[in-house]
Amino acid sequence: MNPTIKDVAQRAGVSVGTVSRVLAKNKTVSEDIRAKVEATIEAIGYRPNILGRSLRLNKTDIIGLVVPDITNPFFAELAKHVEMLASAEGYSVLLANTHDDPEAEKQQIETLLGRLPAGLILVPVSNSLVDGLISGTRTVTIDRPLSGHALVAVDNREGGYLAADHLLALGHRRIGYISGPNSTDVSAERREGFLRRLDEFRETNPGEYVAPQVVEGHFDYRSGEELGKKLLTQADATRPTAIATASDQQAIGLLRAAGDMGLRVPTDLSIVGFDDIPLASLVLPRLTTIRQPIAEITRLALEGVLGSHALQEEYKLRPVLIERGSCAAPPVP
Amino acid sequence: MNPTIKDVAQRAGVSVGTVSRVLAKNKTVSEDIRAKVEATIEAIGYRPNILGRSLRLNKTDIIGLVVPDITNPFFAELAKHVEMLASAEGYSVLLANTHDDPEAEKQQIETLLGRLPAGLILVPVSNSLVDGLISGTRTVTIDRPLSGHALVAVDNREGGYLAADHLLALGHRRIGYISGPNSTDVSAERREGFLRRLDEFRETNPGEYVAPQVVEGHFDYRSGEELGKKLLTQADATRPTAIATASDQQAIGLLRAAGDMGLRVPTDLSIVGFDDIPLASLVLPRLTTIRQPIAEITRLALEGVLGSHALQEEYKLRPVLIERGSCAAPPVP
DNA sequence: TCACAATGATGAAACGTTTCATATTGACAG
DNA sequence: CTGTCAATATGAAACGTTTCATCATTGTGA
Repeated sequence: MNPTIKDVAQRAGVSVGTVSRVLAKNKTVSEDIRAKVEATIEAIGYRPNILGRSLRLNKTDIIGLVVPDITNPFFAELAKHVEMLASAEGYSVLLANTHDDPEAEKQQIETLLGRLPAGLILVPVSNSLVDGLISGTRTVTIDRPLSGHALVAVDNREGGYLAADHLLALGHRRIGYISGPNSTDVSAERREGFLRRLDEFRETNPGEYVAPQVVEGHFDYRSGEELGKKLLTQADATRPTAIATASDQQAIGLLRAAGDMGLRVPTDLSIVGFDDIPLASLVLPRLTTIRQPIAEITRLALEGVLGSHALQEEYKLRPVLIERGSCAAPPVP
Repeated sequence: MNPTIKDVAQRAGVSVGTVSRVLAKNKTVSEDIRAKVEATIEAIGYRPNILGRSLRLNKTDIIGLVVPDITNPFFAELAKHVEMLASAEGYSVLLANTHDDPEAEKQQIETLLGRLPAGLILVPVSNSLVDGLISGTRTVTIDRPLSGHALVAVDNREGGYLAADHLLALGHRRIGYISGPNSTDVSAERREGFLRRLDEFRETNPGEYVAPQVVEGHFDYRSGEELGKKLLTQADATRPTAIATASDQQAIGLLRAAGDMGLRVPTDLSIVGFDDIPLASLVLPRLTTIRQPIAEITRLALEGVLGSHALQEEYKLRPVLIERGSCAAPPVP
């Protein structure tokens, strides 16, 4: 069995309270006793039992991280950042996947809560089932809002707006949009920003406007590929010359679809993604995309969970357009 | 404050011991008391405090998962599977990244161990620092061995062998190999299997043999791209017509490099990857690769950690060649 | 009717901490 | 020499469980 604080006390000839006090650096202990205790701790290799401490203090140094799917590169990146910052502060990260299933999400959050985490970082799937479930645990929400908790997110409208703006500036008029699930706010907001820029354009250029073609699916590769096919199998005259997507994964799926159909990117088709996952700069052509400031998101989230004062209600961080090789002027007809 | 077992006992008019016994399903309690207790539990919304239980039992229902980098799609996939199986059994997963840094690995394992996990699933980076660190915690190692602990891994030699075999069968003779870091066994084994098949070929076909070109780097995209460039910037007569890699990430980087240099895959260059990450079937062309049976790996690992009897020393699972679109016969000169 | 076994409930101890009220010590002022 | 005060150490309680030795209450057979 591991040595306990009692063993240390006994061996050092002091009381357990005293040992506890030398462990808590900032308490007042005489120098010689502190030295002696530290020596015995070293000698018998004592490591405080975290369970005892947690029970006594009624809190742990664990941070719960709930994401829809760790396999999604964006969430993997998020998890990595969270884990890095958390472990630098002496916290550990408990990981849970919801698989976009509200029922599973509820379940996961409940068991996480049962472990009395110091805080919760949550990318919510649904509001209905989780609403009111969390109380007394510092929680910040990423990407999607949950009433009663701070939200840290990229400004999705702005992101969509930037994508549309870029495409219009290049001269595209027939523009497609591959959206995420309509049920999610993230998705709705990105699309909304995108469409808003087009509306603005219509107002200033009444003659040129062509209605965007919007299709809806999931955020994953496969959806991008399928919806891409759908969008692209049209006569040259109506087929979009540019498509914006709600995620890089969709964009990469779309890239594939375009390739399958013999369309060259960016010559025949311009594509702009969303997120800027690591892979975005490694596909062929490199993907022009809307970058989420993920380090900043993580920093804020952890501050909200661990920091001394609560976060403000909502942070909307500015996305930035990363120009790479997947966009060009539309082909001349 | 949350209700405790004491509150339940008091409200139900029984002792805490009794409540505890109804909580432990398999204990003997009279029917009426069980009903009454369960009713009050329901009524006041009691949820057992896991810390109290863990302290008493001196063990938790947490599984530690230590990977080099959760951002690597293979490990993300692994994490997802681990989390799924673990949570089905009522366990939670504590995630730690080592960033391929032995020092960080040691640190991470130590703090994880301090949390008294029920088990540890570990993809080790180094042996030296971690050796002997873990005792008394059920541990299984994935991918790379660690003395004293069970290992579950794909048969890397077999994998390398399969790749070489496939390429040879297609008629390739000038074959390149992009290896992972020489310091890792995984990498060494894959390369070894690959080279072994070539050696065999040389023995049976003495005239035809051309020495393979092997380069070494990391398992990531970037390395694949850089090493790919290095391998491909040669006169047509010596440039490999096929390259096998030690990871799909490398293969995808290589795909990019080839594209940048105007080489078409598979017409001008055949590529075979390793792992079969989700993305492998979504790049253009779809990647022919050596699949790791990741579900099986996870299943075994969890069995080793949670199961009733220890795992045997070492499991080497069979990889399988997944033929897709990145390989073809070599171009006729 | 009585002894005894079987069944089921109880109370207390224990897990390893932290903290708080109390005790001890020494120095110093009066 | 006594009383006070500061500084520091002690002991015990408390956190929420589980378990084990007891104890109480039945039912059974003679």
